[in-house]
Amino acid sequence: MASDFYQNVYRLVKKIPRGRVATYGQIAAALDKPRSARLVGWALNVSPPQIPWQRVINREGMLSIENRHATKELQAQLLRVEGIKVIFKEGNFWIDLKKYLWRPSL
DNA sequence: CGAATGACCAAGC
DNA sequence: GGCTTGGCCATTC
Repeated sequence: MASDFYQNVYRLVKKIPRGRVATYGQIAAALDKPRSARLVGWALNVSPPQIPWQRVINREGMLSIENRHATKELQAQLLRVEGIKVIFKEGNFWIDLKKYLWRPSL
């Protein structure tokens, strides 16, 4: 069942500007639950359409997705369309967080 | 209802 | 300084 936490996740993810990315822990912290980064991932896993889930990545700037609804390749492709430079290394896709990380405070 | 799981993170070795 | 281990907490079995 989708709790308010989920709705907050979706609302916040929608605020991520085009061409920027955020981390799971960052989203969780912004929702006042810094220990619930995994739940953010779970929320995105069952996210409705029109949610820019591809802009949420892990702390290291790596795309660690591998499920049915979405693949790393798809995410990398979507991010490239937004103008983000995605690097393929060691079987995974990486992003320069220093350059593309979104800061909610701004 | 107890135990396992996961689109994560931080600390420890 | 790179790899392993535990802790998170809602969801699933």
